[in-house]
This record gives sequence, C-alpha cells and structure tokens, in this order.
Amino acid sequence: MDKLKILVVDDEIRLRKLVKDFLHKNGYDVVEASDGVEALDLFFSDKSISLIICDIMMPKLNGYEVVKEIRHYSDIPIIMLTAKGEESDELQGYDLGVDEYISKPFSPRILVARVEAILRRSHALASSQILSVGGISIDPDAHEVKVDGKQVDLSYKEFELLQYFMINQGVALSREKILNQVWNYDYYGDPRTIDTHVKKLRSKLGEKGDYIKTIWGIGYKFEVGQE
Amino acid sequence: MDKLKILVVDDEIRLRKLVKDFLHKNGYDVVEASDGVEALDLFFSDKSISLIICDIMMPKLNGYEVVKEIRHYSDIPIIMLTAKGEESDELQGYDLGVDEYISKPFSPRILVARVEAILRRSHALASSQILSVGGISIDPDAHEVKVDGKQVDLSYKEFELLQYFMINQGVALSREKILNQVWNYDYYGDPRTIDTHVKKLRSKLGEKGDYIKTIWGIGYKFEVGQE
DNA sequence: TCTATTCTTGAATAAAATGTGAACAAACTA
DNA sequence: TAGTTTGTTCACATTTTATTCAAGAATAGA
Repeated sequence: MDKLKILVVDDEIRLRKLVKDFLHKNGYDVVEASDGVEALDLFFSDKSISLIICDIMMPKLNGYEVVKEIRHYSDIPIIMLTAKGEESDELQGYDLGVDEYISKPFSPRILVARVEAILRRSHALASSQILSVGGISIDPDAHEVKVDGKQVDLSYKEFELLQYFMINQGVALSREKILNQVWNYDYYGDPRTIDTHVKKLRSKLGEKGDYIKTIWGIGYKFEVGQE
Repeated sequence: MDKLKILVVDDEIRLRKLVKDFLHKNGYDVVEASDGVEALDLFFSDKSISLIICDIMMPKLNGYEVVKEIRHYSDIPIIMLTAKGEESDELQGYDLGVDEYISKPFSPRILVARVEAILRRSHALASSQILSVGGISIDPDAHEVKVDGKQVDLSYKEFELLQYFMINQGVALSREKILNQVWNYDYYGDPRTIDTHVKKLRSKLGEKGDYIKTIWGIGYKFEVGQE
C-alpha cells in the first residue's frame, strides 16, 4: 500500500503491458488507460496517482490535450512517450508542462531510471547515489565511470551494461535477461552482441575487467573476486 | 527493486504495530506473528522473508527456541528484542546465531538503522533462497556452490545435477528420473552419462562427495550420512 | 567362491559455448 | 556531406563441457 501509483496511457495494449511489467518489477503500482478520455476519468477519480506516462498519438484525445486538461488542476509529473519519427513538438510539450520525453523504443532500465529521477525530484526522495564496487565507481547522473579514481570513457551501451552488472553484483545474469533489461524492447538481434560489449568493457576496465566473470552455459556475473 | 520483507514476532500487538509502522515508513514489507509457533509457520511457508525481528519472551515458543529451530535450516539475519530488565542471556543468543540485540524501549531510528546495517552486511539485498545441506550450500542466483564455505567450481550440468540431488535429499533417484529432470527432454543418450557426471561431482565435492550414494540397480541418492 | 551384473574411472572424442578481430551499418558531429 | 564514433553481425580460433567407450572394480546371488 506504500507503493507509488503510476498511470500509463497508451492505445497499444502490448506497450501498456510492457511498461506495466517493468514498473511492477521495480515496485510501483500501475493503472492503465487506453485513450485520453479514459485517462482523464481515471486521473480525476483516483487521487493517489503519483505520475503519468502518456503516449502522444492516441484516439479521442491526444497526449498534449490530456496534458493541457490535467495542467488546469494539477502539477503531477508527466512523461510523454514519442514514437520514432513522430512529429513530437517537444517545445510545445514543455510549454504545457511535460516533464520528460522518452522516445520509443526505450529500454526498461531507461524508463525506470527516468521515472525514479522525476519522482525523486517531485517527492523529494533520496537522490540517486554513486555506485561503487571494488574500485569501480559509477555516477548515473554524470554518466561517468572511474576506476581507481581515474576516469574511463565508456560508450552509452557500455555504461548501461556496466551499471546493470554492478547493480546486480554477485548475480549470474543470462544473456536473455541482459537483453531484456539493457536493450530496447524491440531488439531481437543476436545475443552474442553482448559478448562483444563485454569484451570491450573488460578491456576498458583493465585489470578490474576480471570482475566480469563468464558463467559457462548461462551468461555473465559481476563479482569482486576472492578466489 | 522489490521491497524486502521482514517478519516481526512479538506477543504484544501494540509493539508489533509500532515496529511495523517504522519499517513501513522505511520501505519494507512486514508480516507479523504473535508467538513462536506462528513465526515458524510463517517463516517456512514464505521464502521471501529477508530478516526476522523477534522478541524473547513469548508464549508457546520463546525467542531462543525459535532461533534454534530456524538455524537448522537457514542463515537469515535475526534481531532479538529484549525487554527492559529482562534477563537476556546475550551470550547464549549469539551462540545460537542471533545477529543483533535491541533492547526495549528503542527509538525508531535505532531499529531501522540496525536493520539496514544488518541487511547491508548480509547483503541480503536481492539475495536468493540458498539451499544448504550438510555443509554444502548452493546459490541459484549466483550459480555458486560452497563446501564448508569454500567455493567450488562446477560446470552447468554438474550444478544442475547437484541442485536436483539436494532438492530431493534422501530420495533414491533412478537414472531415468534424473535424465528426465535434469537433462533436456530431447536427450536420448546413454544413461551412463550420469555416472560420469556423478563421478566428477563426487570428486569436486571432496569428502562430501560421499553424500551422493549409489543405489545398486537403481541410481543414486543424496543423503547426509550417518553411518 | 564363482559368475553375471552393475558401477567406477580415465581417456578419447564430440559437441557446445565463448573470445576475438574485422567488416559492416547506423548514429552522431562537425 | 564527410568523417567519427558506436553498435551489430559474423566467422573462425579457442576453451570448456558433455558424451561415449572400454577396462577394471565392486556387488549380489547361487
């Protein structure tokens, strides 16, 4: 009952389910609406909603109209989803009071990270902290990694992957799981892509690259090793 | 990230409510038991409990007896509550495996601080249900096996096989059954393959390899041996 | 004790998974 | 647009694991 409730508005049921799953796994309650009218109904009848994630392109009322309506009465944080190639007039959106844009397709990690960041801002929750394990420290806000205090340049994917590894320190992660969390939800490519990224990560981390262990037949595990 | 669940055991309903409130506010899920018997029932039926806070003085089973029983099967962190003026034989408690004592009355901050410290220590943060029998413990999440606390490297199949044995501790398993459970359903090879894996398992487990007993004409059985 | 089975073991072979470098494609910058 | 960086795929080398096999040891029963 302590969970924060998020309203997800999208006309695609598949995408709603997807988003709902990600958020559930991260400890949020989710209510769904399939169009703008339903969204407004839900929002005005349920005062416990803490954040809205809303697609732009929808039947009946589009995303901007929903935002406009809600902003007459509430400062609730709103994240807009924009489809690829969609004419997202972000400036208009920010004027209306949209807090953040996320473009589809996104990765689960990104979605959840944005949600947390916004809730942190509005709910004055604890700020995100620097993750530091075995001499590797990673700053999500600055998107910066240091190994023994020395900064290391990682690409975007490498950073995301390392962060996921470090958050799940000590847990054996299958390639499938990694793909599902770190890659966009529409990625159905070769799992061996991960191997290549791991290779690069290991080499960029130097000695500490050994923290990323290979679990034969399964995947990888980040572990600061005794042994 | 899912909330960690804490079992609170105390016969005083007021105190349980109090503790529950503190923990709730700090982001934990709480289940309650009002005496030792109920506590054991709950603990053994709910594998997701990460920590136990337990009063000493209780009807039916007192705190120490609860700890003793639980310690046969689990290393879950346990915090004992001692009433003021109560004769808390702390030495006995620590011997049994109590992680921490908190004496009543305590302040919310202290309670929560201790809980966090212990969870951090035991990094039960997202830890799994470790299966532990006769000095062999097996962690499915980390895909890691320890014999007397020392890590042992097993291949994937070896790991699966050992896990199956341990789950079916004390049960004689035919080769056919093992093949059906541990091997892919499309495997129609030589059942003797199992023998080879058993051989390797036994040798990697050292002395404790003897736990895997041969049942002549049938198969194998995992049993922590008296004899 | 002897014999027919059933297991154990080690070595050989087959199969599977991973590491790596390079090529290509896509996204981003200047 | 050209030039870079980043992400993905692929093929092949390498490593690790799984399976088979056969000889020798152990077991149960007569």
